Amino acid sequence: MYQAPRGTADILPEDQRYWSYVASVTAAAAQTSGYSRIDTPLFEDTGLFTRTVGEETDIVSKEMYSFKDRGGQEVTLRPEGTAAVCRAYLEHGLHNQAQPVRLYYLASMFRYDRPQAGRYRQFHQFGAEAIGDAAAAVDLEMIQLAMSMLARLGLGGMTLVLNNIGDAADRPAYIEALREHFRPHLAHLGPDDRRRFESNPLRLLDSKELARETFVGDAPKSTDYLGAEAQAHWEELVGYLDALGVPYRLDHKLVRGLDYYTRTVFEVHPDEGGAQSAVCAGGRYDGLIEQLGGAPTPGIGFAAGIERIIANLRSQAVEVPDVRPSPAVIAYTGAAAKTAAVRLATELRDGGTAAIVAPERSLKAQMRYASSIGAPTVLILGEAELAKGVVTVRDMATAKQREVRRADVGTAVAGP
RNA sequence: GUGGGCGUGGUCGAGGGGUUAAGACGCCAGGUUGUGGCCCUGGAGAUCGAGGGUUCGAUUCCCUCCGCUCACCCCA
Repeated sequence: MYQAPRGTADILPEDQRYWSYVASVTAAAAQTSGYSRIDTPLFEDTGLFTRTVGEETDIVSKEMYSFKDRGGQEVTLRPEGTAAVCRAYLEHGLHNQAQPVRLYYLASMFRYDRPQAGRYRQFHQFGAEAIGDAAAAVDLEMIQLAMSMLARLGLGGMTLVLNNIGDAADRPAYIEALREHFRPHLAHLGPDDRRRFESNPLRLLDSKELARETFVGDAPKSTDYLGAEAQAHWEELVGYLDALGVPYRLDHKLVRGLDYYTRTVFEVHPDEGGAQSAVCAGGRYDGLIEQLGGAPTPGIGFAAGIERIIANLRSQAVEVPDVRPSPAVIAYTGAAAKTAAVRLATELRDGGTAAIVAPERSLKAQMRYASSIGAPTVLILGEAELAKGVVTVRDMATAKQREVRRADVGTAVAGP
C-alpha cells in the first residue's frame, strides 16, 4: 500500500472547513490592510533561494527539495515565500507602481526536515510583504496585520515577540561583542553551541541547551548596537506600539534564521505551545531587493504557518463552519422510477439545487443513506408518485412530508 | 542526521508462545407489506508493519529494516 510521503498530509473532506475558513479570513484581513494577492510558481531557480536565504542557513544547506529538470535547470520547490515575491516584484516592474506595493499569498512550502508536531515537509503559509517603504509605520502595519488576522480567526492567547537586529552594517560589531561575551564560557559549551559560536553567534542566544544559563541573559543586546537610523526607526516603531497599546514582549534573544533580515524581527507565539509553536514570524529585509539586482529597496513581511494556526483553532475549539455539501437526495422504488429520479436530479442541478440520486437499495436503506450524509430533504419517487404525477418531499429535520406536483418540485426544494 | 516512544480489521482498542485474535465506532443487511436518525439481530472486514532468528510451535521472545510519533538541530 502506498502512503502519503513522509511529512505530507491529505486534507480530508471533514478537515476542509479549517482550510477554507483560514483562507477566507486571512484574505479578508489582508485586503482590509490594502494587500493584493499574488501567486508565484511552486518552484524557482535554485539560485534564488541560495543567494537570498543564505548558503549557510539550514534551509539552504540541508532542507531544500532541489532537482535538475529535464532541460538541466537546477530548480527548487520553494522553501519560503519572500524571495519569490521579491523576484516577481522585480521581474514585472512593480517598482514602477506606487510604493509601497502590498502583496499577500497563501501557498505550499517545502522543506526536507524531519517531521514533528507542527512541522511538515509540505506545509502552507499565509504571507504578506510590503515592498518599497522603509517607514516604521509600515512595520507597525505589518505587525498589526499579523495580530488582527489571528484575532479575526478567533484565536486568543497570542503573544507578540519583538526585537531589532540592526542593519547589515551594524552586524559585525554586534557579532564581535557576542563572541567576546561567550568566549570565557566556551569550555562549558556543548558541541552544537561551539559550532554556533563559530558559524553564527546569534544562534547562541536562542540555544535550548543554554536557555538556563545566566550568561546568556547577560549577553550584549543587538538594540545596543544599532546605527543612528536604525535606532530612530526602532524608537519610532516602539513608540507607535506603546501609543496604540499593542502588547508586545521585547526579546533580545529573538534572532531569525534567514540571512536577509534587517532591523525589525518579530514572532507570534501561542501562550500554550509545544516545541514548534510560532504561528507567525517575519521581519524587515531592506537589502533583499538590491541583492536580487534591483535598486536599493526596503521591504518587510511575515509568514504564518497554516497548519499551526489550524492546530490552535482546534485546541482552542474555535467554531468553524462545515463546508461540505448537503444535497437533496432523490429516493425511488422500481425500475420506472429510476429514470424519473435521474431526470429529476438533472433538472434540479440545472436549476442550481444540489441533488443526488440515492444508491440502488431498499427505500429504507436509501433513507438511511440520506440521513447519514445529512441531506436536508429527501424526494421520494415511487409507483404511486409516478402515477399521480407528484413527488413526496420529506424534510429530514422535522420528518414532515408532503406531495408536490412534479412541475413544482424545483421551487419547493430550492425555496425556503 | 541523532535520540526516545509506538506499530493488532477503515478508525479506536483489549489480549497473549499452542484449538475459530475480544470489544467499540464505522460499513452492509434485516426487524412483513414503499421511509432515516434511537433500539435489537445478523453479516463482511486483520496473512496481529515487513524480513530473518529462537522454538516442536510466534501475532506474542530476539535482531534488522520500514513506517508513525515526540524531541534535538532548525523552523511556519
